[in-house]
Order: sequence, then structure tokens, then C-alpha cells
Amino acid sequence: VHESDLRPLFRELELRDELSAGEKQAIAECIGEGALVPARGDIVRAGDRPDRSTLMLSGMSVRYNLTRSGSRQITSIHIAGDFVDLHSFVLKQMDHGVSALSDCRVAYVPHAALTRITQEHPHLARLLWLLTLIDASRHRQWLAAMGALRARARAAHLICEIGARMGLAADGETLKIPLTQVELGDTLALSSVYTNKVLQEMRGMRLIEWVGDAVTILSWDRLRREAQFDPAYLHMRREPR
Amino acid sequence: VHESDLRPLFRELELRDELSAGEKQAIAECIGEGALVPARGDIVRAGDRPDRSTLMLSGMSVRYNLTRSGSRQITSIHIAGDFVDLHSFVLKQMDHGVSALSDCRVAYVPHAALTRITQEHPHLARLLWLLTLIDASRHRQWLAAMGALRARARAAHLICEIGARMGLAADGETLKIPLTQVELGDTLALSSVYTNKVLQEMRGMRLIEWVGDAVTILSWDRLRREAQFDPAYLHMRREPR
DNA sequence: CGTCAGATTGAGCAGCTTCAACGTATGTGG
DNA sequence: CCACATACGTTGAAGCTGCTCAATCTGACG
Repeated sequence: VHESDLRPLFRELELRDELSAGEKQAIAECIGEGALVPARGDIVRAGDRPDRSTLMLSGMSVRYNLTRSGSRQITSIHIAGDFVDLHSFVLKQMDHGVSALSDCRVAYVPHAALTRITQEHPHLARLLWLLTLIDASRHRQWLAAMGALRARARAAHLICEIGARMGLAADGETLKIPLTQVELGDTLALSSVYTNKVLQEMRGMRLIEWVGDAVTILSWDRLRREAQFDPAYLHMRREPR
Repeated sequence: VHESDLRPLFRELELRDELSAGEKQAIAECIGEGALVPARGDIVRAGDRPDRSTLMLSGMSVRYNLTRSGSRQITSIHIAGDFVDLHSFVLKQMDHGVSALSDCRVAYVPHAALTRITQEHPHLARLLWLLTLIDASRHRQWLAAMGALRARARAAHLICEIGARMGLAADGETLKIPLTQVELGDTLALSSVYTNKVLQEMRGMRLIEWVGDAVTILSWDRLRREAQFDPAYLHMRREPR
């Protein structure tokens, strides 16, 4: 694990508060071994009791809950800089799984190291807490989107969120979203058939292009309006926490 | 605010980990003034930047996200012992509102006192973190329920969750859920008309009775099966955190 | 007694699902 | 090099789930 691999995490944190050199140092010292997870591979499984948390260094992964009837609901999408299972530090037992969408590089942070942070770096501990609180805020927003928005608007909302988190802003830019239509359906709570129909509509409206894993936003303005997207829930505001 | 008012919070925490006498003391010292919020009153509003968090002492309240189009999605239901906005301590700005369903007694905990806890009581700080992580876990479960379950099963799931959190287990027991059918619809993402139809069905199946705010579970067994309810996501397990 | 919030009912329709089939690219073993 | 398998995307048709609109009912309360 190289120093520069921590840049996405530092960026996530520095979008929300200042980070002292000592705190960066403390984070760097926490990072344990790294690993490669191939596309479609498991990162953690529901029921696991990990003794470390997993930081995404590159690639994309999803959190999902399975139901007894076999359906899968994706509850979160993770990019570089995200801890996928920071909550296992306190919850102990995973109540859901995480799997890689693309080839992912990850780094493991032993829970023992996190305990030390909560003891010696209260402010940094609050920033880790913050990361999990933003997860929860995103969950609430997804719930609201599920309840209030029709299929196309939900799809637009998801793309807006991913774009906003990756820092995209200009029309015509392309981002990689390695979701199949089945997986997109599992995220939006739609059948794959209807997901396909929705994507066709969005193409027809010249909102987006989506070829393979390359998604091009043709008009942020219209996409945001379609999704009623307001990024406040991402809490990307630098202030003392 | 009387000592005994803290019992629901202590119960919540002691369901999940041991709490030392010193930690209980530290919590008690945090509690600031109390207040009464009448039914239908606001507890916090979206956009607020509170300098304290609100602990429910009695009554029931809901968290909700509003959308631009005017619809309301209830994302969480709170009972005695819940912090309704503990996350505002770290998030600073509320991204949603909380309002009282019934008359509620609440107590305020200044954020300054919480800062002291994160500095002086790392274990207690982790337990507060835990409470917010369980919120997130419930959000994920609701997302999964929204995606996978039909209306009646979602309603059953909600009742199971509230019953489980209140410690109910025996058939024929009655709990108070002061939700109107409109509010229940805002929770389950259903129209009030269809919510009514679903309740009638559940009455017809002899799963529940629901008169005013009095909900009687006639058969936990069938209700749980209907909802595919598995309480693991509530993390009610006592272990070192 | 009138008013109002909440519950209930019916009818018609839209959004989304399921099933089933087919298309297309990529990879694999013979 | 071809035959085949596999994963993903696309299309059409039929039907269910839940929505909207609109009216009526009920009980509580001033």
C-alpha cells in the first residue's frame, strides 16, 4: 500500500473538515496489508465477524442485503476512499455482504488500530463516525427516492449521486459505472426488463449515454431536475466536526 | 428529568454491551434540560443546526425526508430511549426533520457534553456510535423491504420491528402505535387508500387488530413469516464493543 | 348541531412485473 | 477454426399491484 493510495480517503475527509498532519499520520499508521479482489468477488459476507475494516483504494463495490426469497437489494455503492465495513468495528457482526463490481484494490485496517484511534484521537474518531453517518444519510435519501420517485427519476438520482461523489460537474464527461442492468435493477428495486426500458428512455431523452460501463452525462441540469437531486445529504461541507 | 427516565436508554445500551456504573454516571451528567413536545409538534426541522441532541424519554416520534414534490418519506420511528438526532453532533446540519406522533417527553444533551464523552470515555463514545450504526442498519433493512416485499409484507415487517424493539413476544399483546393511515402510508411508501386496504386484509387474515393507536398482534409466528422478519439487523446481542 | 380529521369504499388506470423469446459479444474446448 | 456455452442486453405481451380521483362514513369536539 503506497502513500498515494490514501489520497481518496483524505479527500473524502478534507471535503468535510480539516485534517491535521498528525491525524493523517495516525491514519497512515493504521493501514495494514493490502489485497486485490477480482470483479464479482466477495469483500465481506453477511454474518462475518471481521477483525478489520476494509478501505477501498480503487475500483467499485456494492453493499447488498439478501432476503429469504432470494432477491438482492443493493443499499450502497462504494468508490475509492470509502470504508465498506467501517461499522463492523462497532457492530461486530456484518448484517449484509459487500462484493466487488470491478477489480478492486483494498487495504485492511485492524479493529485494534481503530480502537487506538478512538482512545488517542477523539477528533479523528468523530470523522470516522462521520463517514458512517453519511452512509446513513444516503440510505435515508434512497428511501425517500424509492418512495417518491418513479423509476426513471430514481435512476437519474443514482447517477447524480455517483457523479457528485466523484466530483463530476461538466456536461459530456464520462464516468465508469460497472453495473450490469440486473445489478442496476437490484439497486433501484426494478426488474432488469424494466431497467432496460428506463435506460432506453433516458437515452432517447438525451440525458445520458450508457455503453458497457461508460456512462456519459449529456445534461447535468436536466438530469438533476429529473431526479430532484439536492446534494445537501452528502454533507460535502468543510467545517469543524 | 428524573433518574428513572434514563432507564429506556440504559436498556437499549445494555442489550448490546455492558455499561459500567461510571459510564451510567457520565451519561446522567450529560443530560440537560427536559421538555414536552405535543403530538404533531416538531422536534427538529430539516436544515437546523442544533447545538444539542434530543433523547426520547417517552412517546413516539418519526424521522422524515421531504421531497421537492411534497411527498414525505418516514425513514425511522423512535421510541423511548432513542436519540432522534444524535447524528447532528457530527453532521452539524440536519438533513431531515423529526416530529412527534404522540405527546413526547424529551431531554436535551448538549453537544459540548458529547464532545467530552468522546474525549474521556472512548468506550461510551463507541456505544453512542453504535446507536447511529443501528439506525443505518435499520435503514438498510427498510430499503431491502421496500425492494423485496409487497405492501402487506412491508406493513407486517414494520410491526414486527416495532414489537421487537419494545420487547414484545407473546400473542395477543397490544402495543400503541399512534400512526394515522396517512402516516403509515408515508412510512411504507403507499397511498393512504391502499394502506387502508392492506390493513383490512391483515385484519381479515387474523394477523393483527388495529383500532385507533392500539395494535394487537394475534400471531407473531404468522406475522413474522409474512414479513420474512429476522431481527439480526437490530443487533440486540450483548458483547464487548 | 356543524365541523373536521381520519377511515372506508369503488372505479378506472398507470407503472412495473413476469414470462418467454431472441440478439449479440466473448470466451472455450475439441 | 468451428461449435458451443455463457453472460448480458433487448423486445413483446399479458397481468398484477398499487395509484388517483371522488364520494361517503364515523367519531370527537366545540
